[in-house]
Amino acid sequence: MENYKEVTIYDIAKKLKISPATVSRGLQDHPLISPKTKKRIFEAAHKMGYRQNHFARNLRNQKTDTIGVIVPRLNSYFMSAVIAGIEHFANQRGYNVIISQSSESSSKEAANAKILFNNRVDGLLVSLAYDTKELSHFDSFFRRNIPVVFFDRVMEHGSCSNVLIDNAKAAYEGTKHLIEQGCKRIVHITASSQQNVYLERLQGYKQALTDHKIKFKEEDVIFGNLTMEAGADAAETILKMKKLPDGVFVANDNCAVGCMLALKQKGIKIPQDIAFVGFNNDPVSKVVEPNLTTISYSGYEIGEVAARHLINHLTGVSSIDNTNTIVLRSEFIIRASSLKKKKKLL
Amino acid sequence: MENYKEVTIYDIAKKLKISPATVSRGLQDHPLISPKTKKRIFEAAHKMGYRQNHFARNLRNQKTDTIGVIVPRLNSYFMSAVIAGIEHFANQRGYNVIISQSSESSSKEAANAKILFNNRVDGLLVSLAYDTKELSHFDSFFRRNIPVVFFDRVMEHGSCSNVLIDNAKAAYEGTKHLIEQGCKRIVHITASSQQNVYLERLQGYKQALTDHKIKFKEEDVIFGNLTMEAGADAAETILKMKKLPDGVFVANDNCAVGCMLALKQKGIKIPQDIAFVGFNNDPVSKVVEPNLTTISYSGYEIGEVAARHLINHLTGVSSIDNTNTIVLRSEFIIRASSLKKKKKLL
DNA sequence: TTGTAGGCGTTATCAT
DNA sequence: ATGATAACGCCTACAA
Repeated sequence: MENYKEVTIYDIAKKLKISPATVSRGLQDHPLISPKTKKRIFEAAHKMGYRQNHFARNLRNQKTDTIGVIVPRLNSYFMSAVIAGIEHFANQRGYNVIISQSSESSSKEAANAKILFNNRVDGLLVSLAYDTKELSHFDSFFRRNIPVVFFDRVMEHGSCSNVLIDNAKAAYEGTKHLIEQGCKRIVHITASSQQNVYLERLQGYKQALTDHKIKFKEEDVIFGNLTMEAGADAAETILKMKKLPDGVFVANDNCAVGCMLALKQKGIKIPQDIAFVGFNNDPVSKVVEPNLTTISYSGYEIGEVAARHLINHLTGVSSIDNTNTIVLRSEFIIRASSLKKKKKLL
Repeated sequence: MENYKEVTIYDIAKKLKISPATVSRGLQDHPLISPKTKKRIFEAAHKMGYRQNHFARNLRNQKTDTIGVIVPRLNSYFMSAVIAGIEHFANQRGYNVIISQSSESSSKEAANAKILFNNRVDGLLVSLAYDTKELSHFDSFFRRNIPVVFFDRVMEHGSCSNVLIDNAKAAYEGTKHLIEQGCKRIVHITASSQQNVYLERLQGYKQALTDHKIKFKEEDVIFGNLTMEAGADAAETILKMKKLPDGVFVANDNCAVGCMLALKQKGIKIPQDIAFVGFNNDPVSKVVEPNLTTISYSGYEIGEVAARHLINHLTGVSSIDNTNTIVLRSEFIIRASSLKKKKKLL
């Protein structure tokens, strides 16, 4: 048992006194092989414990039926759902999935890309790290025409597709809601990052202010890394302001929660003194008190759509152009943290 | 550019007018190749855009330098940390990592195991799904002596190592703490699962009761799937009890939080009416009010230790027996949710 | 309907 | 110090 010898199609062939080619074809359910022979082959294969050698097969076929995934972090419900969505679609279409995390670091992202490249993935699904500013670490893919699809945290690139939501619109809606609740001065907390998601959320926030005759001020935007700790830091910044804002729109729920907790500890009343809107519909938004108003979008759907787009491209099924932006819908969820006007709290 | 041709060692050899064997050796930094030749080879390889073909290499070498990981879910801080720990150690030792999630389903776990097996991983790291009751889906690994290391959610098996914490002791400590705070009747909420982690936590809970002359009662254990929703369900169950308990020990933080929120909504005061202790030190434990007392253990460390153990085994470095249980330490973190006696709240 | 044979890119053994 | 060559296991064009 120590030296387990792998069974090959040659072994099966010998046993069955037929040629390896027939075995190979039989195993692939080739139409020209007689049903009887096929049956014998399958039975022998099963009995002998045969397993296909992926390496030999991939070496021969020059493809792997595997897609690579790079995400910033694997620690959120959102990402878990994205990956479930990817796996679901990919597996159903006969593809394997290799997952890796960049830990929000552009260099780790590049390292992962290289590993996946060397593993000869047929295509790549990527959500970019905080500090990724350009896409040159994917050049090896572009050069070889290996399709790359970005999702959520995306970047424009001639030969790639993007799957995402309308962040500007969602942010606009969140900010507008705060204004409608009576907020006169709204602070925005976001990432010090050039990622589309943050730029667009900022832009939607600005637009909502402008459209409602509120002057946008640079100093009302607080930058950080959007962790809970960053939220607490932002609370410090807010408390030092000459005049306190009466609304805060945060680019993610975690950070919003961190900020809310820190402010509450200083005696600020939410939403009476300061109303909050977050982003992502993270489970924590239903734990914090008051519950956090937020923007919800389906990770599962993003994952599924991104995988479908990639695989359709791979198999030539797609009737869609190479370059493409797919915008999925998001949903605004109103909870108590933003309801200044007395209504029933949700 | 459409048909990018891969560069092989033959191409390099031809260009340099040397043999492919020399190129292969040069690329591997073989000691017998002259430094000058090596330099020429490396330069040519770089210039020509050579990349090693893993398939050919693996086919030839019969190993992949890759380890597979199967976890129940990728949505917790804990698992993200575990994976970071695994990747850190593995990459440093020249191994790649393939990650997959079972979504708490034993059959998905089996499917993933099969995929990883077919990908010829050199070893496997597994944290078991809720409903996994036996290990026959890893038989193909056992049969071929491919090492499997279980972590956190483990199961005894003759040829595997386990990396985990002392769950019984941690649960004992949590329960004892509640008793010391004056709790006379403590409910335990846990998973309806045969996993060691839950059995041992239950056992630690029982032992603490017994040691403090509190009679254990079957009906004080509530089973569920440990989600937030399950916590809310458990709250229902608790509220229906003839006499309310004054303490609850929950096998994970998420579920504890769900339970706390539901009870609070019904007017129960925490910790005055019912004190809470959770498990895992999930970030949410610091969001819920009052903050949740919990047991903390390092996912990063578990990942690192598990990976080290596996890879040492793989490379023959290990002086440790085949079968082995590695117990890491955990830490009890006291927060307001369990402090019935007046002290400063943490 | 089945068989023969060459090649996918590497590495290791043996020879030089 | 370097070269020739066989082998890893599979697939497929071509032959029968």
